[in-house]
Amino acid sequence: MVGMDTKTALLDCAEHLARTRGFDAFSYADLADEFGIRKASIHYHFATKADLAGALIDRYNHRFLAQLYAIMDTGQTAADDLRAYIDLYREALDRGTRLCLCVSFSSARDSFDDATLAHLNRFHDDSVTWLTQVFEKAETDASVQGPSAPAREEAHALLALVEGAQLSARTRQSQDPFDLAVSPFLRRLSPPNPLQ
Amino acid sequence: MVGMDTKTALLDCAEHLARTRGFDAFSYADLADEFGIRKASIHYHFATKADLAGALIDRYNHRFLAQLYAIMDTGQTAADDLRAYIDLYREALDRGTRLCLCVSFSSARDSFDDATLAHLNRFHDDSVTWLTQVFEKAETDASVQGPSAPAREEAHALLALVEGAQLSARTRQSQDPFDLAVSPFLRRLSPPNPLQ
DNA sequence: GTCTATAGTTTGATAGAC
DNA sequence: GTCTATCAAACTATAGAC
Repeated sequence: MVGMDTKTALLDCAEHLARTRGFDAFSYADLADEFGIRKASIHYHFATKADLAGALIDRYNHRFLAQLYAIMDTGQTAADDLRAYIDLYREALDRGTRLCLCVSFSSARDSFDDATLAHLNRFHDDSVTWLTQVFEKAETDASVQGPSAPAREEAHALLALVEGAQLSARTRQSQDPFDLAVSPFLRRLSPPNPLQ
Repeated sequence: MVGMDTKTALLDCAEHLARTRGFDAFSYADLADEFGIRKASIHYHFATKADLAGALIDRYNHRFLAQLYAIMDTGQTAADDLRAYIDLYREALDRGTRLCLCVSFSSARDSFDDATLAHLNRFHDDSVTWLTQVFEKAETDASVQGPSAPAREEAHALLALVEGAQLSARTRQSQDPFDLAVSPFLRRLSPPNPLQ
């Protein structure tokens, strides 16, 4: 693509570093080396590291929320939606080598200014809202078995489960802890329609 | 207590900083200020920051494992054990102001040397082992309801749940996300014996 | 928009007096 | 065991040439 601007490419590179090493664990010097540019040039695009943090999480919010509502539009049952949701976190984990940006930023929350923290909070709010809607759908289509708690509680529980599962898997540098951790929840889901 | 040595008191202070700010987010200068001592004096007790990290997680391992097996000796049912386990994480959260050291260290894993990472892995192994034993007990005393997965899967799931719930609550600086997230699991537990 | 050069802090760590 | 003094390295950020 012709118009792939430097700023966007820098964001991609910085996101990779934040998710593999952590936001505090890479410097402008690291980003400059990785990208093949000089430190000072990064400051042209993102005046401060706080600006970079804000741009990263803001872009992530929009991208992730779009994925969530794309799932909702495609999925047939609540179980389908939840399988796709868990798979987003599974893919983001990349065999235990990285975290999703949300878990990465949650871990490093003390480094951020208020604007970035507001973005992070909005991510959590939006996720809980989406999950609550899906669990409410589950109450009508009965595609999620098991002793059911209120949709809002189930939403918080699943969010905590996938984030904690990512943290465990990343610690062990392996996909296995993630798959083991989400397995009991997946057992509660009706199988996908084979005719679909 | 007369013999409360400086080294132990320093560990307490460093643990507090690691759990409220993160291990990378405090320096020897911060620790010196907080403790009321000079930077150089800390190096006398812990030559490098890596030594401090190792001492922190090692002490935490022993303390936490002792608490787990104390729970096992006291609890009547598997449900009692699991309630006490969740309460350990709930108390450690301190209304959203801090993480347990394990979640804090998992978040910052890239900063540690191999020895410290080995301690961190041992913590996870020991936790999963203990939880697996409790879920196996649940298969016989039937104090945990719901669609049950193999004990090892349930163990990984609950570990991920409490760690993820802590991360959410810490992000929001509130106890509520934790309580909401663990609520569906607590609903599966038989109530404690009121005659106990 | 990217560069060289550098300012000004802070970091973890050490030497040596007391 | 704690102190003062200092180190080299890394950090974020800025100034100014091209």
